[in-house]
Amino acid sequence: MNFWLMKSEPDVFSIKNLKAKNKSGWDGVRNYQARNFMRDNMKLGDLILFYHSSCDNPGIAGLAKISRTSHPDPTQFDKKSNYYDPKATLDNPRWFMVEVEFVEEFDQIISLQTLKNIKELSDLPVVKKGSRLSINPVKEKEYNKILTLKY
DNA sequence: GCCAACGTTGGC
DNA sequence: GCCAACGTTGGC
Repeated sequence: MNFWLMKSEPDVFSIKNLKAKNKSGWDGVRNYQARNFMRDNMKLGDLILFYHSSCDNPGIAGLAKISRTSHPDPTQFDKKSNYYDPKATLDNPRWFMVEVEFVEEFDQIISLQTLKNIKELSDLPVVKKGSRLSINPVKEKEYNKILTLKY
């Protein structure tokens, strides 16, 4: 069992959107490091901290879990998609995604500022300046610490 | 809107 | 393989 933090802009896809759909493909990731985590390291049932980024109140908004492991991201083949990649082919896909399932929406977002104030979370990439990677592994200790911050 | 901190691209 | 230019992310 692994633990992850996945960022999403709530204007594009929020924890409420996931709650409404129950399950959703995590498409549109176009960064090799993040892709590799999805393709090589994510296992069925892994737990995800759902992080809201680029918004008024950035922070962890809830929990999800992996409900389907790596498969090609169909948006790379779709010319009408913002995520279209002309270098990707059906025979040799470049981008992969997982499917995530809703677990929980927190009553209140655990804000980035709150996370920054916890000494045990100082290694979390998201609290560091200039951290842009949208998918990050989280240690079990960190995950458990974060759950204690729920209201 | 600003800007620091990256990641990617492409000429050489 | 180097590196300048460019594009993107994301907090503020």
